Amino acid sequence: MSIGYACVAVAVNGSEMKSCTLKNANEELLLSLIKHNLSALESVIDYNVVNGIKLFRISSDLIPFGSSIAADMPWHESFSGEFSRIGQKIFKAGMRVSMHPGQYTVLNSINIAVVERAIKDLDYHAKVLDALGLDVEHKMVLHLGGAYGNKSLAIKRFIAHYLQLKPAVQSRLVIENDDTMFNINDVLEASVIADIPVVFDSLHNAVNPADNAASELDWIKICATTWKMGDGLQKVHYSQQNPSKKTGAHSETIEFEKFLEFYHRLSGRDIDIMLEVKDKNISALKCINCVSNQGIGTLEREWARYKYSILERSPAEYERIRTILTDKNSYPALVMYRLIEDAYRTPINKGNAVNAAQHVWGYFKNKATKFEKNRFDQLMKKYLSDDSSLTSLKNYLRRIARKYNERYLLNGYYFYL
DNA sequence: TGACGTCAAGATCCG
DNA sequence: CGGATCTTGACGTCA
Repeated sequence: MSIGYACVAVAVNGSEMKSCTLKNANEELLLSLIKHNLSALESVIDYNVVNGIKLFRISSDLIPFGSSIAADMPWHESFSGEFSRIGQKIFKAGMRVSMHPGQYTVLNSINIAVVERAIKDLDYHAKVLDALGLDVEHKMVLHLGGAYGNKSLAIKRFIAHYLQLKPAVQSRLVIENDDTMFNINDVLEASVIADIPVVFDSLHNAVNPADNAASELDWIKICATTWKMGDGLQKVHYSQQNPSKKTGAHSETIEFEKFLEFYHRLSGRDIDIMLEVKDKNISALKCINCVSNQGIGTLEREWARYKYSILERSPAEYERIRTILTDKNSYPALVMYRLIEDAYRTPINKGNAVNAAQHVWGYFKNKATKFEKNRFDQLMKKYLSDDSSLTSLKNYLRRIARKYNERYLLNGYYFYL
């Protein structure tokens, strides 16, 4: 059982992908972007290894225009060294990666040109996983596509087009229920005919349930039968509804108590759980730390990343977390995350924000130049008199943290949450 | 024709 | 000039 996150790592240095617009794209620029993105991917993989995260979705942005203008470029050979080094790190760590072409990759379209592009896109995604030298347990997740007014015909067309895919693509492809069209029962229908493993998505199922109402666990049990030898562990997607956004929108963070209810309902089934959530790796670590004892040291390291972000919201909870972590023989993960989640529900007030910013400034007090000191004082004054935002103040602190390479701050969540 | 989702690039505004 | 804050891009379907 592994818990993981998708595509982007929050507060991980050097992990940002780069891209360009189609009109600016040329071979030279694309090659430099790919080089950068592979280095960004490696940073994320390194971060995952260090932090014990064993499930990760690689962003489709790795190769900009990978299924169109870069499709025929020899990036696979040009960067074979980088690919195999990263692939080795993934393999050695026992990490499982995946890719997920988005909602615009429509294999069952009634438009042949769209289908051809979808096939090229799937080729591209498989080529990345192949280049990393990873076996077919490292999957690509796809939705069935559009309904075009007739779902059962749409499913038939999906299967017909699936059968045209290369074996190397077919063997990696798994299918997922979506939030508007194809519910889990529809996806299983396609799965049974074409023998494709099914990823059960919990939020999509809640938002777009099948007619024959089965429980979440029932669907997960049925989906389990679609994962065959060589496919690796069954995978599910788990996310929570963002209460202030429209139906199906992912939450900012995973509320661990709701997650634990879901997790315990699985009653020990060996399933990989991909979280889909805005705060990405932060929620993944939270869930990992809550389902089993990772040692007090892991909680301390995580607390070190949270602390100024919590201080900014609630000095009271900041103190309480410090206190509960003093007992080195305990593992107070649930209490700590309860307090953290409570703090994030507290709106930021000016007094606390200023207090936290001053704590952060403390790292530079003695090394900052006169000019930097003045600038900080000026931004602080302006924030206090409502002439400038907290974001400006924090962005400035981040710039200074980068200049002096203050790793402790740069690896923390203060600048990001 | 716009909304949907995503996230960085690109454009524009401001001091 | 540099930073902050919008707007656009690239994809396909559906109302």
